[in-house]
Amino acid sequence: MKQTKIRTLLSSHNTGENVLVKGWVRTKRGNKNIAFIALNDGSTIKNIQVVADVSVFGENLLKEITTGTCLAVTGKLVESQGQGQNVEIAATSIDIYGKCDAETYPLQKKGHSMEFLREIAHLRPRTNTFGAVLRIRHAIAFAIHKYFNDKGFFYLHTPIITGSDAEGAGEMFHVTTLDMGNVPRTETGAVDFSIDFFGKPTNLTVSGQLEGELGALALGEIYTFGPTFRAENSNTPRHLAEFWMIEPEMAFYELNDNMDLAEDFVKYLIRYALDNCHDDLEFLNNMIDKGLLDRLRFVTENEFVRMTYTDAVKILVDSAEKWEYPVGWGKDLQAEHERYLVEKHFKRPLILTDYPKEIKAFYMKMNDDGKTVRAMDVLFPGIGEIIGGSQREENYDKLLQRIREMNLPERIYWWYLETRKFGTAPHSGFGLGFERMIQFVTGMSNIRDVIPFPRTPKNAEF
RNA sequence: UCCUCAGUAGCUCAGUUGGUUAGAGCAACGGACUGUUAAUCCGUGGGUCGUAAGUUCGAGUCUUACCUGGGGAGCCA
Repeated sequence: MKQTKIRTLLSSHNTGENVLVKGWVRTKRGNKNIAFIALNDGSTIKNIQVVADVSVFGENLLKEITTGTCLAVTGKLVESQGQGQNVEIAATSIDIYGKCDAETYPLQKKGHSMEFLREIAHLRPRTNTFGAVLRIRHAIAFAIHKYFNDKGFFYLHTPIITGSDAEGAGEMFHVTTLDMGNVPRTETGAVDFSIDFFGKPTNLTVSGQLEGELGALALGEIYTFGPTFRAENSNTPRHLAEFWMIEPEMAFYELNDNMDLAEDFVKYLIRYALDNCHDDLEFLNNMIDKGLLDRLRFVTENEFVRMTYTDAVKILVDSAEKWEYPVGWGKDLQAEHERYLVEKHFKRPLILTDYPKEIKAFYMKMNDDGKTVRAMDVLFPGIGEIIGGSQREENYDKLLQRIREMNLPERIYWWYLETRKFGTAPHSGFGLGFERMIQFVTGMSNIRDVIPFPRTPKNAEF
């Protein structure tokens, strides 16, 4: 007989049908005569109830069925006599694939702390919370590809290993095949990378943007969606050393087009989750974050506020708040400032634009004032900066001037500069932190709990 | 990396001004119960108090260093 997924069975009306399900035991209850086994196969957050007669299966077999045990159950799909579920399986045979020693199995019927579950990341996907998060993570990933594909964007695969530093900022992980116990040296004592695998120093990418621009200046509209690596010693609930990023890059888009796309994109993703992940979101709304569903609906139904950095600074200066960090034009906005604007002043997502050039990356397009650049940051409640983007500087001379002003290694950007020499075009793009998006959609407060196997300082166990 | 809080049973925690035999709830295990819903009820076992040093007659409790984790900050997505 062919296996049926529990998700399918729970919405089935074909009672009387013989079915086969396979999954893991969540709980077992019962008495001398009858056992109730809640079985979950990961297809949905809901379990199917398997009803087993002790007289048919014997106490010995049922004794072996404990929380975590993997089973194959055949039986008849019947209307449930009890409350809490419409259908259940009256078991006719039960095969145990894998027993699960109840004394040492770390997952119990009751809830666990997120901190404890991180220590057993190999088993935590079996919990309701992580099952829900991982299904939603999948759904959003799928929605990202669907959104861009439907709009005619092309998925561009930018390299993971790179010889350039995309923004001149941020520590990078080195990639090498040199013998770390016996590092070759040049005559001057420097590491001799000429005999390394690539013949030069290489790193794991911190962003696919620069290569993404090359794609946009040929294919029109592209996006990247891949892992990104930052060797920063960041210990916060919003940072990972390995995270996934989506970076659309569009020829002929100016900053307003870029903002329109960013807003439409994130609203699409949230709406997709609301439309396709109802059971999981409802669980998270009940167990993790009571305001989750209301917040998701609010974001999809309301326009994001758009305002310049300069106007935002005015609001902050005029407010009665006491700041730990001073506010003033030219200073970068601190977390407390962003939080005030998003959560107290506007109470909705906010897009800030036209930041001072000094606090932004070299590739952003200079405004006519010569002081600000065409940057945009999308700020979300609870998350902070979820998107950072800009219109790119398409003028060769201005771009070169910025590289020199910021003392960046001009030589390694030769191919990037050539795009401005050969048929340059106005273009824009942005980066969305995938895990931060999942945090917002799931209500999970720590980014380590929205990726299966988080990579953070001192943690690469699984 | 900085600030701050924490680390005691499988899990979540309590443990008094330092005091002699370390506590609870849940889980597990044994039993009871004719359909349960995180079942319920009765009972049982379970501890190198994060690691190392120090102070003291005596340290879970005080001191120092280190390790690990949470929260906040910085960096950013």
